[in-house]
Amino acid sequence: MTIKLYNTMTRRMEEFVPLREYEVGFYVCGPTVYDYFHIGNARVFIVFDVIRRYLEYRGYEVNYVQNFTDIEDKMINRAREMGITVEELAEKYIEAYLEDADALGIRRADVHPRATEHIPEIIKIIQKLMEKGLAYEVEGDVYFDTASFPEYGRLSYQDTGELESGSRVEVDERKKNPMDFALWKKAKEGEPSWDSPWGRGRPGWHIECSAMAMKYLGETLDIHAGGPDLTFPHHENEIAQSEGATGKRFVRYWMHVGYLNIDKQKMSKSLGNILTVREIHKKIDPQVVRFFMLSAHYRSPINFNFELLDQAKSGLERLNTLIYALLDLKEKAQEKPLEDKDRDIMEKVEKYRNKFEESMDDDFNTADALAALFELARETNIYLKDGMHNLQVIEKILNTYRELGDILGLFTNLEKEELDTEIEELIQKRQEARKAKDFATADSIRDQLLERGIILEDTPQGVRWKRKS
RNA sequence: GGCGACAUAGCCAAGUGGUAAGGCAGAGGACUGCAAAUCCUUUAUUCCCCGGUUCGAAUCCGGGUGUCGCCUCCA
Repeated sequence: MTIKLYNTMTRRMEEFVPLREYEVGFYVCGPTVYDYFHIGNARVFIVFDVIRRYLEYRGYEVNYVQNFTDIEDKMINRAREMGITVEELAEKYIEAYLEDADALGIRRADVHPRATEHIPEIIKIIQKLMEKGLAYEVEGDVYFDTASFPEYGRLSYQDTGELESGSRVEVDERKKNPMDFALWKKAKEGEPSWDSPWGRGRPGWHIECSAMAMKYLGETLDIHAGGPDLTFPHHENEIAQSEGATGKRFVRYWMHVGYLNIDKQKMSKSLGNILTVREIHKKIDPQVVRFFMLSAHYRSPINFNFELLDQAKSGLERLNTLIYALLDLKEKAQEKPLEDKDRDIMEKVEKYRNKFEESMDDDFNTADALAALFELARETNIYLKDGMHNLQVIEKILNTYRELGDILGLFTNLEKEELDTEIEELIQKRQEARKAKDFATADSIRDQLLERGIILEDTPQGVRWKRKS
């Protein structure tokens, strides 16, 4: 009954045991807010949103923190290009992030800290590193001294010696070691800057996450997560800074998502194939995007294109159709004693709920968990085939889909809605025409409704409608 | 050069020692006035290739091949 997850640090599956029994400190590296976020970011945010929800379902109190990087080279450059301040740029894209994330059903974090609001905390850590001799200053820049932190490279299994030879980066001669990274950067003309013991400047990228994570979650986090390319150097550097400063273990479990490629190609600026979720939402229901992301294991690399999204859409529709049917039948079902077939399906509901949980317990295998929902769908459809249904059963099935769907962030927007009276009348008219065997009229009304986005289904329990998606 | 991931049907994708989930698409059938939805049947004697271990391997080991990635402040 315990959750197992893959820890990047140990490269093993491990039982999840948080530091405090029922609480989980969970930090996810958030976006640098210099543009709309892309579909690869979306995968990361969706995956960890689901993991967060599952941990809550499992009874943990999750403290979920996701930062906004609002000061960084990319921010500065972009702001300059757009002719606005870095602050204005951040405001614009933080707002855009929240809109796009909301649309994808990504719940807001408990805290969304911003780097620029944590400068004192950042400086404090750097000071501590200086005191301990783990950092050094050169002309207003402060670097972390990787040579004095023997653990460096443990997360990414990199040998520092080998890294040097493979590095194609121009070596900054002022650094003691090519691997050393900036904790504090001296301000250049026209850049946002803050006062510090080393003069005016701004924080390096890595230090902000350490500062914010520890501020909100304490010196040891349970889970620290992010995109695949953050493992090195970002997370490696975070460990060095944090553990260097506190002398304590920084993170118990490191989690990283697999890559998302577009048409089997890496998404990159140079290829010009970066797809923002904002762009995708113009064509595709965000729920479909979500379903698509969850249909593969989070650590597998996945390929993205619109054809695959279409496949996902059809699959999701199958489940959605069932839920529409259940909502409709709930109104028609009766309160009555349970019969054998009722008990039978209720047992199956439990069986598939268990299967769902087992899959999720096993390193959050959402693809497998979805299979349980599909299998339950088939059983349910068989149950629904004939007769008048038992209200208790319909409610149990519906609640199960709601509850498990809520973990995945699916089926959340499916509600029984009232139709326009005009459409109601059309449906009524068609029913009369059918009764009178005037099928020409009936079919023409059906076509008419289809054009208005209403799909009709004639079932033994009467006519049912759903919206075309 | 160092580190790593992946390769399962037409497509997507679970499965890490016990005889191939699930979804999409296709075909046939049932239901229907016709549809839609749904159900049933069907689609991998086989999991990139070659060896090996084992009573038994998609799963473990060795060697290939292919694709992709990190080692650059790209999630």
